[in-house]
Amino acid sequence: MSRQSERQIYEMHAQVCSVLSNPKRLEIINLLRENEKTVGDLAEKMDLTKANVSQQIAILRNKGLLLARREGQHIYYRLVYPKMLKAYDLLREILMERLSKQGEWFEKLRKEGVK
Amino acid sequence: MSRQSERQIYEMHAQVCSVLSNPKRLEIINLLRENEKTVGDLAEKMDLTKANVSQQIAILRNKGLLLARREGQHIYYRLVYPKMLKAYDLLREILMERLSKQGEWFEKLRKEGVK
DNA sequence: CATATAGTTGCGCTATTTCGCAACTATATA
DNA sequence: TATATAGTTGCGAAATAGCGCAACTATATG
Repeated sequence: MSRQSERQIYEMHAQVCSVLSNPKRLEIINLLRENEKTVGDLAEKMDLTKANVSQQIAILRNKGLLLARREGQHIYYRLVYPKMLKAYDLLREILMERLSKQGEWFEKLRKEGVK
Repeated sequence: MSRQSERQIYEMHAQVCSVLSNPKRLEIINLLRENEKTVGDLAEKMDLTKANVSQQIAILRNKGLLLARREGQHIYYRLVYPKMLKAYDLLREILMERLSKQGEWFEKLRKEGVK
C-alpha cells in the first residue's frame, strides 16, 4: 500500500470520526439503533428544533451514514452501517470504565481528605 | 439516567471522537498499536515536524488517551486504552467494505458505459 | 387552490481546529 | 559550563464547524 493511499484511508477514517464528534449526531445514531425515525421523532426526543436536527441529519446523510425512505409526508431515516454501533458501543464502554475509575479515584481522594 | 447526565455522556463521547477525527492523530494511534514510541520515531515515520507531532501528542495526552514514560532524553508514549484499537479497526473495516462496494459500483457503471 | 404539516436550505455570526514558525525547556555528554 | 539532541509551547492566520433564524420546497388534505 502506497503512502498516498494510506494517507487517503487515514483521511477518510478521520472524516467518519468527525461526523461522530458531535453529541447531537451521536444521539441521533443511538436513537436510530432499533428503528428508523423521522426528523420530527428525533427533534421531539432530543428537544431540538427540526431545523437543527435536519442539519445534523444532512451531515450524516452526506457522509453516507444514513439512508432515507419517503412515505407520504414523512421521511424515515436509518443507519446504513448498523455495524458502526459496535464501534459506538466499544467507545462508550471505554468511557464508562474510565468514568468509574475516575469515580474510585475521586472517592479515594475524598476519603483521604477526610482523615 | 437523567437527561442531564445522558447529555454529559454524549458530550464526552463526542470529545473522544473529536480526538479521533484527525488523520495524523489516527496514524499516531495506529503506530502505537504494538510498541510505545517517541515523538522523534513518529515524526520520522509520518514525515512530519517534531513540533507538529508533539502538538498532536499533546491533544491525545490531554484527553487522556496516551501515557508518557521518560527514559533519559526520550519520552515514550503508549496507548492508555488498547481496547480503543478495536473500535478503530471496526471503523476501518466498515470503511474498506464501503470502498470495495463503491469500487464494484464504479466498475459496473464503467462497464455499462462501454456497452 | 388554500392550508397545514414535514422537512430543507442559505445566511451570518461565533467558536474551534489546524499548522507553520520561532522560541523555549529538559536531559545528556564532553 | 558549553553544546547537542529531544521535545514543548505560544502565536497568529486560514479554514472549518455549530447553530439560530427565516425563507424555502414537498406532500397531504379539505
